[in-house]
Amino acid sequence: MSSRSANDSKRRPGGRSARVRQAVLDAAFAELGEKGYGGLSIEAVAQRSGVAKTTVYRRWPTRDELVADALDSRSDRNEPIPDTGSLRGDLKEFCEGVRAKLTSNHGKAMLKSLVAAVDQSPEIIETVERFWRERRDVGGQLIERWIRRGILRPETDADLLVEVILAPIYLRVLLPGGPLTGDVLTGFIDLALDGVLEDVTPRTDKHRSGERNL
Amino acid sequence: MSSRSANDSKRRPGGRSARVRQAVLDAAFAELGEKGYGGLSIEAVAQRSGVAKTTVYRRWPTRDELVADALDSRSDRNEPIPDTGSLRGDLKEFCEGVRAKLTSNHGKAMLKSLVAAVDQSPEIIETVERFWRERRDVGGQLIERWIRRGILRPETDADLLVEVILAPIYLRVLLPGGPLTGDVLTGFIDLALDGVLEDVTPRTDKHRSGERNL
Amino acid sequence: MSSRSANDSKRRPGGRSARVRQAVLDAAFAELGEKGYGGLSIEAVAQRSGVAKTTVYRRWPTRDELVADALDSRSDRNEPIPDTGSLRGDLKEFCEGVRAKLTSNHGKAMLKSLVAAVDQSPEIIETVERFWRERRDVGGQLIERWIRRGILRPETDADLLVEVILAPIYLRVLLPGGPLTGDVLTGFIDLALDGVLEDVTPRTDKHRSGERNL
Amino acid sequence: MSSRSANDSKRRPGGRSARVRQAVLDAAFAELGEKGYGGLSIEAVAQRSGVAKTTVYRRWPTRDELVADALDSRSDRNEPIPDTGSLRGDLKEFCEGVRAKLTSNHGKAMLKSLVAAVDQSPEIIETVERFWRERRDVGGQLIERWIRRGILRPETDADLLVEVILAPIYLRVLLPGGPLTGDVLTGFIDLALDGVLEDVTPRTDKHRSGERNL
DNA sequence: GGATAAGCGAGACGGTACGTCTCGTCTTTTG
DNA sequence: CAAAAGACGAGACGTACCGTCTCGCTTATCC
Repeated sequence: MSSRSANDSKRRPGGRSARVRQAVLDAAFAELGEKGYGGLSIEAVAQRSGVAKTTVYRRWPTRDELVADALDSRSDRNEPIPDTGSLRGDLKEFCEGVRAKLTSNHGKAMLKSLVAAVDQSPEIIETVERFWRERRDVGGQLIERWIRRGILRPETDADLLVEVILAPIYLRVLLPGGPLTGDVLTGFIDLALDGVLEDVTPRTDKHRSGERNL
Repeated sequence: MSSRSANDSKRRPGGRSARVRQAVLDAAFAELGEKGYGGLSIEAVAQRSGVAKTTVYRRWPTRDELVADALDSRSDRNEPIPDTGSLRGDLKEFCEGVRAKLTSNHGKAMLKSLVAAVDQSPEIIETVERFWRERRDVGGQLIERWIRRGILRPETDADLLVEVILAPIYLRVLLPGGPLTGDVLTGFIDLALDGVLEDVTPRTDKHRSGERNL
Repeated sequence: MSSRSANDSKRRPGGRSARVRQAVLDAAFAELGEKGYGGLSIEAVAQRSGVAKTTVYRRWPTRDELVADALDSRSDRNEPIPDTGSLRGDLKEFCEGVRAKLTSNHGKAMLKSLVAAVDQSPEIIETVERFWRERRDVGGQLIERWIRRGILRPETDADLLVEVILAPIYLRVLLPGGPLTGDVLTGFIDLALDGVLEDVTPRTDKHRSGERNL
Repeated sequence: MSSRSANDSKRRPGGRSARVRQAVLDAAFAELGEKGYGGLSIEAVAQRSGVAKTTVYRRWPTRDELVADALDSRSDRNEPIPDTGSLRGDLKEFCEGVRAKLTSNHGKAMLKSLVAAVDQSPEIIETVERFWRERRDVGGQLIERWIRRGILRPETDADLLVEVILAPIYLRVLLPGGPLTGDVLTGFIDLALDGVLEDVTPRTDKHRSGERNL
């Protein structure tokens, strides 16, 4: 994995290069967690990893590439898709997983790093997109399953649904917007599933609000 | 109001102090727009505003206070509440306004600044909360109106609804998540209003999913 | 003295600036003596003088300016003109003085520094020329005196004479050319004073060597 | 001869080793001419000669050895001894030759290299001495000839005379001391040949200055 | 209406980190 | 097995800002 890494398949998997590479990524990841993106200095990473500064620069010409690589080397792949037996239960578990990750020390640092670093380098953007795509894949499969079971309407836009449910969670991590209790998560889920309109209008009217001023 | 500013109501509104203050805030705001939060240097602000560096430090001991003050001095207050005659129209207009602000150069810089600066200083948190509260107030009043008109269910949580609709917009500004076209905004609104469940379950079952596995 | 120094007459003669300046020049001079021109690093000078590297750079933008200033701040001015009562005695004393200076640790380092640095910066050239001029002035006055006393021919070119006598001394310091004993110095002086031709030709023939193949 | 070179007579005169050796020396010599001793970097030499840096280091452990070898490989041997028919003419031609060499790009770089490198390694000292010895040999033979012809006094110290005449030339190359025109050279020669004393004292008094205060 | 205290400009200072350069060593691959 | 290729540790380079400080000068307020 980490298929974009600077010097993959260098010479030998266990050679000096590989050891150096791992030491630097570990140090960078740790520094990210402690100081955040803005506080990460190449100098500190080099020192922490016991590697010469020039070596860091040789492999990762910019800070962003290092950050992207460090985050990437730690990203969970193959996350399991919740299967609790109920739609709300699955979504709740999905959200809980996201919350757990994001509110951790590293998760928060990572998210903030991405925000700070985005639109600075394509590497970071790539990382963000992969990061985002993974969530959407898990959520998407989950939703597909409930569409097939007839609980969700067939025309449901899975990506949109995932986005609407997850966005408030992400945002509350990024900006001080109140705690992320289980109830709050349930609130997001219910709102997305049920909507808030008075239940008097046939679905077919949805986009023609007509005289009822929807 | 800027009620927190270091030396408000110093001597005279048109005195040297006031002029200096304004020049610095203008410069800081401009720099924020051009370089973003991470790229804002006190040195540059001082030079751009034609003010001695020491003067900046005297009034704004930390960079965050300066940023908060600069953002604050430009924030729109008294935003009008949309009134188009339809709920979806009002929400669309509301979202369009938010989008317009956030996707502007300054808006984006400002949002990123806030994210970067949060949990560093109480001043910033205060600014974020005021910033957020204003949106919620406008959205809240808008929603209250449509509850009173019987279009939205009385128990609707206005803050929650606003959060669910706006969060994806904010997030797409912060992370590279696709364009913010009018259709996308409509998608967010519709999902929040209508939900995505097959319309077969009475509302009262909402929290007891029962055998239908909602 | 040191009339070209970066920031003369800064604020106060005993202020922090002056102290810093002196500390740096002392350190630079010492480093020059120990490591020579090529081995002098700004970093080392800064550390040795207990001054921040940036401060050194602020006052002496280039290494050469620092070197020139350091050498300059130590150069003896107002050297006494020997007066032993005899021409050869005066010249011997003059040469002994030059030798003593040049063969000292610092003298040698300084001379080599000048050679290495010359044709790199005008500052250094200026220093070399002042350095050289001082010698020529002393020697020149000495020689003038003996011209007036009728021992040296009136048309004697003082500068030329000084150059011919001193050059071998300088060169033996710069290149490994044998020891500089008192006898060697006397040899240079005698040769310059007496010449080596068979003493059969009238002076007036000097530049018309004629049939005698001079 | 280059008898000191690291790996002389390695494989075969035309083998890879020899080709590499020559390429490196050529490149080093060229770099010396262009950048001078101080500006010569092993890295540049390696690149210029199309050879791996490690190869250079293997054969010439220090920069000085490389420089010495490069200079040595180009030094003129078997310089002709001038024979113009007059002493002054011979010396003039001799001096012109020296001047021509030293004021050339390579000559100057070489001389400065020697000064800079001396007392760093025995190899360099050896080179300097050979370099110096060659001059003295040529000058010495020239002078011997004119002693035999009765123009110069028999007790003339040839080495001393050569040194006194050449030293100012060398020095003017090393330090900014004015141009080296033909007249200046003639001045050095005349002074050394004729001396500058009023011509009233018998040679035998030379070292007993007596009442006339020589 | 002239002292007087503040705010201000100017800029030196000790620091930290930057990203680059060259050094000389060491390891790994190639011919 | 030696040359080639190039990663590595080391450390100086010169720059940019940081936040602190001292110093005179200019204000505008208060006596």
